[in-house]
Amino acid sequence: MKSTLTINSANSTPPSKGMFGKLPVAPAYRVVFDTIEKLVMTGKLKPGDILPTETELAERFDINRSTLREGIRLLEQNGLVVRGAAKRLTVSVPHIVDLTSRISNALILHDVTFRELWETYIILEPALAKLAAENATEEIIKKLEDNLESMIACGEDADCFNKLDYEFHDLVAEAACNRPMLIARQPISILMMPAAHAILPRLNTYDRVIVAHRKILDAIRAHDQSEASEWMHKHTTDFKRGYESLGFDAGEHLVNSGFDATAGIKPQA
Amino acid sequence: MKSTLTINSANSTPPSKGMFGKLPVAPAYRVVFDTIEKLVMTGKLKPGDILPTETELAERFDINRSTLREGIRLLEQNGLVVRGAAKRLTVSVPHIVDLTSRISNALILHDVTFRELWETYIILEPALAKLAAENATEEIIKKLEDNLESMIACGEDADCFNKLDYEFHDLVAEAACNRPMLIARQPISILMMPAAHAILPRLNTYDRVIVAHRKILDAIRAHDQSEASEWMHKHTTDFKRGYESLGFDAGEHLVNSGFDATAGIKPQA
DNA sequence: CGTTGTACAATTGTCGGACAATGAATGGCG
DNA sequence: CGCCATTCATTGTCCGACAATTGTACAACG
Repeated sequence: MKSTLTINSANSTPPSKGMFGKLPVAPAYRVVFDTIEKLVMTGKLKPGDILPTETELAERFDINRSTLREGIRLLEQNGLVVRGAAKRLTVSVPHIVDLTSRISNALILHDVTFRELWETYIILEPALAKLAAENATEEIIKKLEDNLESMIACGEDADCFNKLDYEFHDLVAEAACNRPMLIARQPISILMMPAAHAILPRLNTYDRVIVAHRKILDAIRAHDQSEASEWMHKHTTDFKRGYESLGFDAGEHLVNSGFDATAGIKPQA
Repeated sequence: MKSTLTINSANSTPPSKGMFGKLPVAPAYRVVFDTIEKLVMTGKLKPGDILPTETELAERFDINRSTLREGIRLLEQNGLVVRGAAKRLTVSVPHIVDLTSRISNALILHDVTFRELWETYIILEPALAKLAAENATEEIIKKLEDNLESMIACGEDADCFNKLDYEFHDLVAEAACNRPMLIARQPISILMMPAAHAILPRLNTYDRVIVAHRKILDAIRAHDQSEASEWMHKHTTDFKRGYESLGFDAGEHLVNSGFDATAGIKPQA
């Protein structure tokens, strides 16, 4: 009765050659994952719902607890379940930060080039600024103002400046109230951060950055979409010029560029 | 000797109260994941490398095979390892399709609105068309031409038409040679597919679509970036008008919209 | 020589049972 | 009523085991 799970019924004739593309013989732990994932995706399990205990789940699926656990790990890594305060498994929605850091990792492993990052960044940032001018709430405008003030205050402190610059652009993106674009932007932002850290201090662009940020903030506050977009465009191309003027090659792969591309990822270990 | 893993050395004095915010006592299987992930990310393990067998890995980490397996599942779900033909674990790079379907899932669970999808789509598509005009290879231009011909040939067959329309935009995106943008676009495209399927047949826009596709293709072939971008912009806004003219509300959440948003995801089960 | 078939070894997927540690619940005590 | 100890449930981990599958080595065959 310990038959290593028989999903597909009797295939006496083994498909010997290609053209028979690996028919789906799913291990039990994968079936567990697929099943519960489907339950979540179809809304039969809603975020916040508490799953039964491992022993009970294993009993219901009629598999061993060890096997079930392997399935749970898949769900966990997908962000579909988390261990709630009470250690019980709780249905959840994947947090964006998990997604974005994984996208970053994938891009690194795929040897993404700076050219690609730039092309994307220069599209997304003005678009997000435009949306921010349309959708920004008072609350986030306040945060942007605070950020600008802090940036002026931190003077020549490069670390402080970089951190606030990063935060400013993050806030603008958040202000846009568009999650697909937010998710698209975040990995780019993460991957370019080391570059920004290397470049900004070497250029005397502190003033230019602050002016640009102020213009962008003003435009957002005034709900002037095209102004916000244009200034963000100027701002990013400014940055790109600085990058190129220091002799970096945009065609280079991240891993070869001398920046530690893995430095920024995994903000929450 | 069966001490439930002691990552953090001797804490004889248990931090009884708050202010010591739960120091990271990671379960062993998570440590396995983190360790191997780091090895891959830092290049010490390269894609294609074959990992030792489970028993050997378990011995090296000095943990039980069951525990190790749970760690393996995390890696597997992350796309960092796959079971190669020989069943041995092989280091790999996460495939974009895995990423994009997870992003789609996440967006669905986050109740993304059509407004957000539209805003993003209308930004990305023209930008990708522009890049395609810059970077498209002869090979992919050929594919686009084939696609256009097929579309003309399939006449009033709505299913055929939709499929080819989807494929056309996919090809344009691929022609752009920009993976970050490709990854950003794919989930949007997947999530909007059901809408497209519902809308296109109800509008007599077959001709308009074909004209637009031809203009875009011509522009790409001629490396005319602004023309490609502009026609793609017209094309997408055209689609949006059709969408709105049928009385759909862009502010609606996907799950409430009547489209089966989960239909398109998981292309490879 | 290449192909086919077979026996053997290695490896994975699965199982059952077990226990320490940890947090939750409960009930007694001041 | 609030605080503390005990009980209990649950997870993380371990051990040992086995069927099924697959790789490999080698023999038989054309």
